[in-house]
Amino acid sequence: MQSIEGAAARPAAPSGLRERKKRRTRDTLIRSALELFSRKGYERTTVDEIAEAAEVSQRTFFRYFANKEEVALAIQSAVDALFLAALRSRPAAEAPLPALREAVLDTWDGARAVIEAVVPLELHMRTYGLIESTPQLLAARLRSLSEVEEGLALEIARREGLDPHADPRPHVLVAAFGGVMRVTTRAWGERGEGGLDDLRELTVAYLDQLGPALAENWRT
Amino acid sequence: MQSIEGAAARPAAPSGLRERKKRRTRDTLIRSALELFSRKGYERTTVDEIAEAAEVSQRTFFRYFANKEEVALAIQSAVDALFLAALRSRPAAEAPLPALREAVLDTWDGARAVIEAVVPLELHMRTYGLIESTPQLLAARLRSLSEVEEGLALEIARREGLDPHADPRPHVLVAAFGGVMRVTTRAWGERGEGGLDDLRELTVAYLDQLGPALAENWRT
DNA sequence: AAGAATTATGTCAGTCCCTGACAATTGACT
DNA sequence: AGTCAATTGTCAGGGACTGACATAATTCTT
Repeated sequence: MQSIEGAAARPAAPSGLRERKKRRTRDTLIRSALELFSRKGYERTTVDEIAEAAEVSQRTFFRYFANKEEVALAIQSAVDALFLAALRSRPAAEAPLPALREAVLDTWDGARAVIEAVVPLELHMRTYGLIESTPQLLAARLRSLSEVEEGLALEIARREGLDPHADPRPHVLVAAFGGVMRVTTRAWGERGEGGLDDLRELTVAYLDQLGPALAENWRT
Repeated sequence: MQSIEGAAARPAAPSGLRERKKRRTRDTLIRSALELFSRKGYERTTVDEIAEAAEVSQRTFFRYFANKEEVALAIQSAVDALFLAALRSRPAAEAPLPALREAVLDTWDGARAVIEAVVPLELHMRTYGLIESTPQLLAARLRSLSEVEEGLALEIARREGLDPHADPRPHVLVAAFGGVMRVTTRAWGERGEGGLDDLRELTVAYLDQLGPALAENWRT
């Protein structure tokens, strides 16, 4: 095994037997892990248990995932990749903020399929709360998001024909946008688990508050 | 030892010999740790080495810090506490965004003293790059920042007489603001280590880009 | 279709982070 | 001085991870 594709980039499938098997193992590991996490909590689940549930050795687990956090966040990372792809396919004429906004909404629409290819939707939904309530996972998730944001900033800069090193606006915009998205998903998670449709709605509502929140006077 | 005060809340000093000794031990651990991290890198430094450098047992180290990350971020947490305090002492009449803006600037001004009470300023400065280049530390730092942001949001809500659970603006504003601050300190760190004055300058510059970055049209 | 070359997996040993339990020491208080 | 409480050290152990090497499974070659 020279390189296992991150959850992020899943190539079109060169699909020999070998590749199919690896994918199956990987998906099984994710499913086993999420089920155990959901049942016993993240910290009280050991990697040995996950490996055993997926019928591989602990060593193999670590060949698929760099650490315990990575398996917990695997699906999230796949959705992140979707988001980045969505932004790349927004029309070039669109202004930066609208492009980001529409890209997230596109993502929520397309996420279902990506998720259900690996785990039951409901199991994935439960991981949002798990992440939020597990310090180590939240930390890993935030770091992962900061990488996504870097990618978004570069893409925005490219769209606008700017040098992201010279003009701070791409990074500033994406940082503000990313902050609002985090707050949105957190609020959504706290509202006791609505579906992807509710998330979509909240996203719109929160993004619409960005302008007003920056305004000088909040008493309107 | 019933409770060690987090770096955050450092009480006025009831100062018996016992308290003074604890403080000295804590500061020594921080200094030893940062020196080792700076010299050998975070991951290649073991807790045993830190403990030995500070002349305490490994077990004692873990009574002062919940984990290795915490000692690396101890000073940052102290500065965070300064920030929160700075916001609380902004005049009530000030609008939310200006209050946050002035609070950071006040913080950068007052930080020097807090830092130098524990470690040489230059040693602290080097930790910014360390955090940025150490995945585990960056993750922990981002998580820590998200807690700070929650505190800021609650304070903004209080100032404005709002229920933060009902009105999303406090959280949205703080998330956007926090995002920009992260980008700012990162850019500052990458510009090969200027001083606190440069950081202050960059803060102003980046915050001033927030409005323009959200604008529809970037071509002005 | 059989063997050679790759690649994936398992086993083992070891390091490091972190924790609970208990004993020993040290400062506080009368 | 003597008691009480808080701090520290020692020890044993669990769990995340890694490097090294052997084994087994695919793929490639002829």
